[in-house]
Amino acid sequence: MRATMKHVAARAGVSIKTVSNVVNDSHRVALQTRLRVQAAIDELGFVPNATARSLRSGRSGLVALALPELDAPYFAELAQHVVEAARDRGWTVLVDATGGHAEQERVAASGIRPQLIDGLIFSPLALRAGDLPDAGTGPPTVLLGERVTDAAVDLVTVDNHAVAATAVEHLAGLGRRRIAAVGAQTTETGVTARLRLEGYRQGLVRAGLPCDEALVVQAASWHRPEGAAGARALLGAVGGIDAIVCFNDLLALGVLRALADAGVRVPDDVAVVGVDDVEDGRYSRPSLTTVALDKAQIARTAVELLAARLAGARDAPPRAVVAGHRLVVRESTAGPAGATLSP
Amino acid sequence: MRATMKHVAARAGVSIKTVSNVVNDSHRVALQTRLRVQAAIDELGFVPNATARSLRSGRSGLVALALPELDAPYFAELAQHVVEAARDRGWTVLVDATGGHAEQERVAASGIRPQLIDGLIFSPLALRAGDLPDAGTGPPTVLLGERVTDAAVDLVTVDNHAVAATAVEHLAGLGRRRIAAVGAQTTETGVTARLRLEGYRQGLVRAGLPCDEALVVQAASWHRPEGAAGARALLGAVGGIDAIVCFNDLLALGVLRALADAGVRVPDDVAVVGVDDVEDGRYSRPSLTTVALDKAQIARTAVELLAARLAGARDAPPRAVVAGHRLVVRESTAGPAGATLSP
DNA sequence: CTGTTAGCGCATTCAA
DNA sequence: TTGAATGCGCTAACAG
Repeated sequence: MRATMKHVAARAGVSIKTVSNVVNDSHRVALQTRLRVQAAIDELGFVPNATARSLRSGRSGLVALALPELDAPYFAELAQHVVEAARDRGWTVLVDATGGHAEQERVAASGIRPQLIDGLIFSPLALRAGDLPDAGTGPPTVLLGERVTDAAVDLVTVDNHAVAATAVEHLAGLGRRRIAAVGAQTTETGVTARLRLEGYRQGLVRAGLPCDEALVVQAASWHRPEGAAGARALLGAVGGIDAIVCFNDLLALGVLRALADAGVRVPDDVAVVGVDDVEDGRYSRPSLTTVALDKAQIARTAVELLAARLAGARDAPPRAVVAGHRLVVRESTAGPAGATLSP
Repeated sequence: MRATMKHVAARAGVSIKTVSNVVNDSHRVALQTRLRVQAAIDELGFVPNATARSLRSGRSGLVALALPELDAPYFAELAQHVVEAARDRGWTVLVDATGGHAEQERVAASGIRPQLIDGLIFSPLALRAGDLPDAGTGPPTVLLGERVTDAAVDLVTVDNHAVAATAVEHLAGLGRRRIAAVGAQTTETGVTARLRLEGYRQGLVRAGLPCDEALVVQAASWHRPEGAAGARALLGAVGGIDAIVCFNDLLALGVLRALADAGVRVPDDVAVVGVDDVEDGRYSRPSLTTVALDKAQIARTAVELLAARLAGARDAPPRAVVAGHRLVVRESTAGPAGATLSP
């Protein structure tokens, strides 16, 4: 049987409240008493019960992180950053991998373990406006990605339009003329995909290049196999492309592999750019030029927004923060074949 | 203000107990009553408070997963599997990234959010025997990795000795004679590293090859940069190696990159094998031969062991399960340069 | 500075 | 089958 405050109080000959004060460092407790209580705590091996504390105080110190998947490098790195940022605030992270399925996302959004978590950091894939419960119902929520809802929730996003345009601009600047795109999505819910596609198109326009719809390849999900398939499709159906913009690094890594299998040289024949800057791309062959998203900033900001909302204004106007991005040039567009690593 | 059972009871004109019965499907409740209560629940949007339920029942439905890091592919994939296996049991996973630091691991081991989690799945890196609290103190625990403690906890492991020996055997079978190893660790706590090193040596002996200590390279941590550094060290200091066994895939991916940079052809000049079978290795160039660990089985088993312990015998004798491994041959040791993907 | 008294929301005794 | 009372372990008021 676990020791409770009652036991400690009895042992130390004080009241239960005094024990509480010692444990929580609240109020000033006389040194004498404090020492006696501390001794009792140590002897009994008392540890405060987080559940009871949570029930009483209304705070659990738990934040949920709902992501499509943990094993995609981008989300894995993001999760790592969130866990670290949360730890700095004394929070523990509860993770939910939704698989990007609308149903699971709905469950996540309406509050994992109701009333247990203090807040939710949520990166939806399939959810649309209206699918999120009203701000009043669930716990305070910070959305990662696009504003898929009109609910009054905080948001951390990146300028996906500019991200894709940056990639195109870079390629055009290198003299590439036939720039394909891999990762478009037809689904209504692929908001990020849509924005990156628009950015790609605008990049072409700005560079004075034509938009050839035949150069745009769909990818139902943004993983390596789809990237490889996309590259094969481009090689089979279209002639003479000299660059590919991939809507994330995983797609790009699949593209690199398929191009190599087909005997296409990168960057000599075709240049490739990704988005995200996951570690794999720094060690691939060739290493991958990418538009890096500031994952640490995204994570930190999400935690900060949540903290602010918990600290005070529950119904302050929602805030939206745009995290940074920057082009990282590596071998897949520019570097010499045997360049050293750019870590 | 959130609706509670009291509100629902008042609204439905029944007692709290009846509401509880309806919510938990316990006891038989008259259909009439059930419908009335259900209606009240829906109208008020009542959701049972997980914290209160947990305090009362002693069960939270939360299991903690403590890993060194979430952003290494092996752990990311493992975490994904654990989250899925836990979901199948109705559990939610709370993650802790310890960074492999002894202090943080000690915190994790002694129970994240004391009394809040029902169990712990723990993959220690730096912890040694005795660092784990007694079985009685913390929550039921399943250890992933080696038995670093004499505490009576369940264990899921792999035969690391055989894993490394398998890799060597494969290389020797291909006629490789000078087989190096990357990933040895001097630290007392690197139990996995020690076992794989022993397996490597035994593999050499069995193949009738000499053990040359100059061919063994240390790696403080098992990530790509250390792998690349290891390969450079081997190329610089030692001549004429024709194969490298890496103690995990991340090291191997670093090795592949460094070899390419040095103009060494894989597998023609040097063959490379890893351990884990993470997805990156299936798309690297060349694709990576590896000793695949059954991560899904590891995760599933861990969750099952925990479930068994929670279900009944808290002090049943601890069980140890050895998860499977198998050699997956790809281009880095055998395949032709332009082989198709082996997914 | 410390003790007493109430709950937090739920599930579980007991009665009825 | 349902209702009333009790307590899980803790903290927030208020007293003292």
